[in-house]
Amino acid sequence: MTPEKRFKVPRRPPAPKLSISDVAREAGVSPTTVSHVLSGKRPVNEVTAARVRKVVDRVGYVPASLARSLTRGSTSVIGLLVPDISNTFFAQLAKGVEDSAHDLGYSVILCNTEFDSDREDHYLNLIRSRFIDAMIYAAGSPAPKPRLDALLGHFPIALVDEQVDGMESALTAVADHRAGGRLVGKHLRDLGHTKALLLSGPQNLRSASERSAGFREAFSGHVTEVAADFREEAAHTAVAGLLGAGPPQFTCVFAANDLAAFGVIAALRDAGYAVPQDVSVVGFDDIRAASLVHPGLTSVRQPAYDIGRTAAAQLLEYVAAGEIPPASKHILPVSLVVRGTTDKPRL
Amino acid sequence: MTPEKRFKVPRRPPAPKLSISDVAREAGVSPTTVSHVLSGKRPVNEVTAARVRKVVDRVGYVPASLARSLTRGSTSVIGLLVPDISNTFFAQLAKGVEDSAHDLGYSVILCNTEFDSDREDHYLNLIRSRFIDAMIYAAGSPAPKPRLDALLGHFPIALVDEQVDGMESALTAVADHRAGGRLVGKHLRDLGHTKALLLSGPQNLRSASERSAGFREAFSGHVTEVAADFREEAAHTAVAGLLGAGPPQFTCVFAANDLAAFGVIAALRDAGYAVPQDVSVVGFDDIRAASLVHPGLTSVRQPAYDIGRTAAAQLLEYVAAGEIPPASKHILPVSLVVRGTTDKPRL
DNA sequence: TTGTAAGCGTTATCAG
DNA sequence: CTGATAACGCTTACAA
Repeated sequence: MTPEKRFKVPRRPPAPKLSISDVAREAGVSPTTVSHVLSGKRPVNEVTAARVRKVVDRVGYVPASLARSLTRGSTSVIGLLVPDISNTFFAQLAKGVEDSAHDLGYSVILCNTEFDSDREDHYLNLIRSRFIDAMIYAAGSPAPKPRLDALLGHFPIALVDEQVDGMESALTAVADHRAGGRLVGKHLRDLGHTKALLLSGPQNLRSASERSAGFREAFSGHVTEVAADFREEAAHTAVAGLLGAGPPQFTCVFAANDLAAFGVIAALRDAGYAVPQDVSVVGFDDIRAASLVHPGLTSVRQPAYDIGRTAAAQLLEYVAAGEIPPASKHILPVSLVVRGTTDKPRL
Repeated sequence: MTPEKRFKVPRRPPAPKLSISDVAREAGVSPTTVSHVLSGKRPVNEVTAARVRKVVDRVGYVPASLARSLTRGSTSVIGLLVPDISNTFFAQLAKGVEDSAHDLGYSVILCNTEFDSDREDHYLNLIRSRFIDAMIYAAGSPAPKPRLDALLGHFPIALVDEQVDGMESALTAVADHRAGGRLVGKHLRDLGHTKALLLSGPQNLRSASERSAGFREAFSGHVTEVAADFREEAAHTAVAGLLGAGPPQFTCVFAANDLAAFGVIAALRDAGYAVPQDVSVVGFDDIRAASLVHPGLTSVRQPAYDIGRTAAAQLLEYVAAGEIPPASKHILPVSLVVRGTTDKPRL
């Protein structure tokens, strides 16, 4: 819209850094009084207070949070450690954490580890350097974490998403994977299926084994179990192998997660089977693609945001009180989203 | 595997907080010497140094970064401000930022704004409180930001993803949206298409208007342009409307982004048209769903990770040197990912 | 109601 | 090669 480039506006010189004493001098009071006007921790004469506030506004004074933290002994910063922030699940979880933290006056340091233990150690050192007040830890695997374990009784930590062996005494927030498995089992059973393929995920992950267990609890028919991992290709390969051996011995598939489910669907399509007419397919996670494909993928929605939000809210409650959180386990509800990939078995 | 729950291991009492003077006393030297052994900023007798290091290791001393920051006047923390971290694009961008920052010894504070200006102000105050050394700012809209603008000459800021009106003098890293549009235009033209529907995104976004402009540059045929936004439903509605008015006046569609493209595909399917046989469809972003659907969605991949990584690397170079970054614009390359939704027009 | 002074844990300056 | 001392900017006894 502008016909020509505006001339470069000369910038004001960088505002000189102001300290509490500058404000005090300007207002004709002591730094103590300024501090108290700002914090409200002791009564100040209304007239004096007004004068101080006026100066504060005029010069645009903002207390240096570092100095404050140094005296208080805490920073109002928490760490959020995740294996991969670009993974939608962790990104949603991060949003939940950030929301809670922001509401309670905390900032969040993002610690992305890529499953690299050096990097993880680096971030755990933020604790030792007293730069953070608490840590939310998404392990990504149940492998014991000695470094973390050593902190457990001394430092506020919340475990999210995946439980860690030997750390049962931590504040924990996880999805109800078992209930999710049950929902799927019941849904398929109710549709009339009696022969299922259970494409289970990495069984060292408690989340994955819980899903499988829940499914078996609720699905009363015959279950063929094949282990795979969470990747599309692995699922594709596994199912292609089964189909190559002859007509399928199942009318429905519960895949370890949505990605695997997409691999299953592709394998079925490649082999000439229609979904859901010939085979019903269910995933887990309810990633966005589940609702974008046609037919939509029936899946179990994980409360990633709620996990983050709950964990942070719980954890910070204790932090604010100066306590180490006691053992507690928050199991958040999941829900089944029924879409087009599941239907009655063909007679 | 364990037959019964292990007995609760009694936790060691919380390690008493150690200061540099504790270490100094223990090692029989002055705090100054300990500081120098650790920083290497001045030569220390090798014997003394060894003794100090031994004490440091034994008691597990880690310097308090707050106190250090207070004297240095900088924190080695940067802010990353995004409208929505649960959006895959910003999550990938965040990963790039975190990677760069980590490599260069910085930590990242996650500032999620939800487009809320109070929240944005809150995070911009981290700057005023001298808690962060620099800021990476993903605006999400080109609306002028007075608060931000005032900082531009004084404080290291990088603008990413979307340019902001009036802030041309900032360090900027964006995707080459125009080239992306051109790639799409050329691809469809090369396939033989001569009548296109351009479903353009919010035209106040420079990214969206650049995509449209690039497309028009490269696609030589007739273009019908309809404005929509980035949501699936809006695209669905817009295309459904056009199709309801009679047979389509186009053989291909360039949607504002992948989400819109999915809306387009659904609308075409609902109206009985096949993709790509009757109409070719192209999106923008290359979200994961693009590769999961069948047929796969042809799309333009945005280098979200690289944008974050580049912006952070550039910005921190100046921060480390104690300088304000000069105006510079980094335009990162995009690429066309051809999948199943594009084909020759039917004769 | 207000102020003085000590202290938080470092690092930089200046002496020795 | 090493150490005392004064900052950094705030909070909080303790005093008045």
